[in-house]
Order: sequence, then C-alpha cells, then structure tokens
Amino acid sequence: MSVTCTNSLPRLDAHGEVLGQRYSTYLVPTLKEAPAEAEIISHKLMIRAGLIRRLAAGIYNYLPMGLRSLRKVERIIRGEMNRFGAREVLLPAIQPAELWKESGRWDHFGPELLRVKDRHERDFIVGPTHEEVITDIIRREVRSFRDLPLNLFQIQTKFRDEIRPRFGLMRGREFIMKDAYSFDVDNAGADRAYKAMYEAYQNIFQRCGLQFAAVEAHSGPIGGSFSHEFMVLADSGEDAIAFCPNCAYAANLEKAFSEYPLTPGPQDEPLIKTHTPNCRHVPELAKFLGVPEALIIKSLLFLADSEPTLALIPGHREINLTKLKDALGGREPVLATPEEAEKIMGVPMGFVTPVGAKVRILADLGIRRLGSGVAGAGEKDYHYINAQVGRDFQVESFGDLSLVAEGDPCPKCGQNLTIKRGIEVGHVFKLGTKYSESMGATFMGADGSESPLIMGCYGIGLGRTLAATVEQSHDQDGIIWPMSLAPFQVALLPLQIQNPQVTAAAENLLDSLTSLGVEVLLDDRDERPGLKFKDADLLGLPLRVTVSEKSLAKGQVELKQRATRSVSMLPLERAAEELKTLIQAALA
RNA sequence: CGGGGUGUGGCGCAGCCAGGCUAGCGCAAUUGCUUUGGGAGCAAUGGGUCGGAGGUUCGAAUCCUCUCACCCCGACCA
Repeated sequence: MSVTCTNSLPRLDAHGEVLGQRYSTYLVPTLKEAPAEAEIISHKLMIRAGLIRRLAAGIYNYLPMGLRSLRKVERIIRGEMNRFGAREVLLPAIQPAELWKESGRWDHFGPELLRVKDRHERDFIVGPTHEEVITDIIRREVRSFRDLPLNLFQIQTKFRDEIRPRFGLMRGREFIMKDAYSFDVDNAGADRAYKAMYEAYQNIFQRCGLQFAAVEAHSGPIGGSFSHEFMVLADSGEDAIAFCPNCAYAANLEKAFSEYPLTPGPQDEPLIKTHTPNCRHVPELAKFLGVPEALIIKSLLFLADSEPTLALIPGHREINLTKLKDALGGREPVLATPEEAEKIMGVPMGFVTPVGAKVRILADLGIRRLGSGVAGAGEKDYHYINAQVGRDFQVESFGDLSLVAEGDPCPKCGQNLTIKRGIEVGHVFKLGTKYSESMGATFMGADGSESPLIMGCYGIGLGRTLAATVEQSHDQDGIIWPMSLAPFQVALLPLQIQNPQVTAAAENLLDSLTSLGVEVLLDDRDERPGLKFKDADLLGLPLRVTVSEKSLAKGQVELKQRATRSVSMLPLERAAEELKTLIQAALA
C-alpha cells in the first residue's frame, strides 16, 4: 500500500496552519441529516458541517475545521488582550483543594465544582475558573506598588459540572475560556483596567462579526462592584435583556430596574377583614374585589437554607429571584411548597398574611410606594383590605425585588423598555478585594502601608462565541462564516477533476492564492458538482470559486459569495489577486 | 433533583403494544459500469452480541426486573 506524495510540502501561514488544504486528505465528515441530539440551529449546523462531535453530555471534540475557526477566535482574543495590556499565562486545569478552602469556595461553590482525589486521597478540583490560582501567584510574586498594575490572562479549558448542559458548545461542561485578572493599587486603577477590558471586548466581538450589546449585569453579593455582560443577540439565547429603544440603557433582566407605574393604596383607612371564597390567585381576587391587581400585596413564602422568609410584591409584578437571593445575602431562595407554606404559616397558600407574621419579611420597593393594599388574612377564604405598611405589618427591609417586564419605563429616560434574548459570550467584572483579602494578596504602597489588591476578572467563552456566530449567521443551506472566523477564506471547487485542464487550473489557482497568504480548501474529491455545492454551502466559507470546463473555455472562473449569493466571473489570471483584495476588504 | 422520552450497522429511522425462521428500510461506505453545474442511476459487496445485566419462555429487539447512557421540559410567582 503506497500513498501518493505531493512533490512539495504544503505552504503554511504565520501561525503554522496549512494555507491550501485538500479536501481529500482532510477530515470533514459532513452529514445530510442532523443527529437527533441537536436542538438549536448552531448545534445542528456545527455537527452537520463536521466541526464538532459529541463525546459525552456537554463534552465535545473539535474536528479540524472546527478547530481552525476556534483558533481564529483565539487569535483575535489574544491580540486584543495583548493590545490592551494583559499578559498571557497558562495555569493548570487541576487545582489543589487547599486554595479553594482558603477562599471559602470549596464549601460555597456547590455541585458544579468537580472534585477529584489523587492516589493519595488528596482533594483536587478541576478548575471552573482561576481566581484562586492567580491570586496565589500574585501574593507570592507581587510585593510592591512598583510591580502594579498587572493584568494576566490565559486561554484554557474549564470544567463546570452544569446541572443541564445543552445546545452543544453553547452550554458545555468542559469549555474553553479566556479569563483575565487585573490587579491594581486603587479603585481608579481598577476602573481603568475595567475600561480597557471593556474596550478590548468590544473590539473582539466586532472583529468576530457579531451583533452584540454590552449590558449591565448582575454582580452578585460580592460587594458594591459592577459588571457588564457582552450579549450576542439571538432568539435562542438563554438570557433576557431589557433594552431602552431611546437611550443607551441595556441590562440583563436579572439586574434591570424600573420604577414601574403604581397607584398608591388608600391611606389611614381601617383594616377590614373580608370574605373572599376561592380567591387563591391574584387575578381572581382582583376580579372578586373589583380592584386593580397592583393593589394586591402578594405574599410569597421562600425558604433559604430552610429559614422562611416572606417576600412582598404588588400583585401585577413578578419576583426577581436573583435580586431576592442578593437580599438574602446570597442564599438560594426556594419557593415553599403548598404543604410547607401551610405548615409554617398555618394557612393554605393564597391566604398567607404579613400581618402579625413571625417570619422575616422583605418587600419590593413598590410595596412602600403602594403604602397599603389587599393582603391575605391568615385565614382560609379571607383577605384584609387596607393593610397598611408600618401600621398593620412591619417590613424588615425594602429593596428592588421586581422583575422588569416589557413596556416598563426605562430607569434612565422613562421610555418603554423592550425585552430581547441574548447569548452571554463575555463578562467583565469588578471584583474588588474579595479574593485578595481572603487569600492575603497585599502590596506595599509608597508610604510603606500594606493594602489588599483591587481585582477585576474578565471572561470570554470561545466555543460559545463560535456557536453564537453560527446562531446569528446561517441560512437554510448552512453556515455563513464571517471572513474573520471562517476555517478557510476560499472554497475552491474544480468540477470536472478528470479533465487535466480543470485540475491544472485549480492547482495553479491554489498555488497563487496560497502564495498570497489566502486560506483555501480545495475540493479535489471525485464527486458530482451538486454534492460539492451542497457541502460548500453547508461549510459556509465566504468565497466559493468554481473552476469548470465551461468557464475555463472563456478563461474565467466563477466566484460566488456565500453571504449574498452574488455570482461574478473572474479572469483566471487575475483571480488570485482579486480574491485577495476582497478578503482584505472583508477583514479590514 | 422531579417529570417526559429515546437507545436497533457511521447517520436518520421502522419493527416492540398482540414474542416465532438467516433483524429490515433510506442515506453513507466499498467495487464495477453509466452519469457529470445543485446531495445521480443500475448492479454487486461489506458492516448490527437490537445500550448492558439478569429473568420469564420451547423460543426475546419485542414481556418483566435492575442498570447505564443520551435528549427534552421543569426545578418560577399562591
């Protein structure tokens, strides 16, 4: 068995990638039908186009074509990170448990954290993120303000044992992430680092050809820090975003705030207990009493670490669990079941009352504006009318607990907000001193005093960025790659490969294109034209060049642009230069 | 974790409820001939311990028990 050898080695680009790849010697297992496991379009197309294959739930192989695109995302990210002053490192995937115990996250991270033991029964984790490791480096190596500021990043594999991985690369358990960590001596410096990363991220997603928005994000109970998520707009996105069509306001629904319209309840009216048979739910109660739903004080019983808390919110509003969790100091609120509620409050759900309640009561700001309203009476089939805040029941604290809804007024300009869906591809986060304090990462200032470093962290999901690109850029026939992320820039299709003239013309074009640094996939398979066209559409390379007997007779080749489907003829001898020009224009 | 569903050749599926010879179909693969600008035709060929284990039975892809894997929905509003 012998293999035919080409007389020369292939041309490589500056990154060591093959410029002109022959389909016949590549691995591009395209499929006519999408495997049943794939649900969303990007997942289906990435499998059908032979970019990825699933190994286990939420764990994927990148095949050669997929890897080429991944590398391009990686290079764009690396370039912008370097440009904005971050320095690349590479940290281990496996980390000793001690570090996580020190930061407190060994106990608090939950089952997402994959814990493993080595042969000596010592505890390790597979890194879901690297704050601990990076902080450990800094506390060992950085002593003085003279070493600062510093921003370190890496591009590396993470593992998070997600409850429910789904949508292919979109929410995997193992995934590749760019994570950066900044260290500054003061808040002003930390803000500068944050702004630099914000700008870098805008460049990155722009260069990836994505339609995206930077939105205010939930920052959790980590302190008075702030954060932004970079969202790719797509209907299949797992996140909801509130947008103002008028001003620049945009926020993750978890974070979005609105002072929604509300008519205050009557003041200083007597508390009246009234019979409300079978009125368990807000709409039926409002209808029965002939009052607006907003006047009803919804009392929801939650358990946080089995401690009961009553959350009050106007009847026409919904609770934002993320905000409630923050109000509970980061403990996960779980809505009590009807049985638990009845056991704790002594009445069936729907009649639970804040009046005289022995549990902790938190209320939405709307309740304070409401002043008084209809509340459960703590007795089956009875409600109170004119239950007044402060007089009839006491609230431990008021806060923003409400979920923003479509049409709510914008907190900045008052215009009606709209809600769109998005895929979170990046997150910039001001951490403050959470890790530097718990892990003792301090520096000595010019005045000789020792202070904790101010940190920031900044992440981008590479696979998710790739999937989001496909999600946003495809048609019925397949992927439409932006020039910047396409595995190859040109698909070169000789149609009659048994015709030596056609083959020679294609080989010559391949040679001149690669000598100009153009990335070409030459479909040298002995297949019918229709099949090659279908595969080319599926793979979605931006420029398709067809070499056929027909066009060759006129000294031309045919160019078809994947995105626009526009067709034009190029003179054979100038084809390479013209393609090169097109590519440069697209990348500019 | 709760609910629903699916595991049959590389991919997509039928067969299962009413057990019965060598387990089928389409695509893909291999070979040959024809064909050649939008997933070709004909012919032949190869490939499956029917997810796994146990059980019932003369006989199990099919029925029962256990188990593993995967997918979807939910884990949210009184």
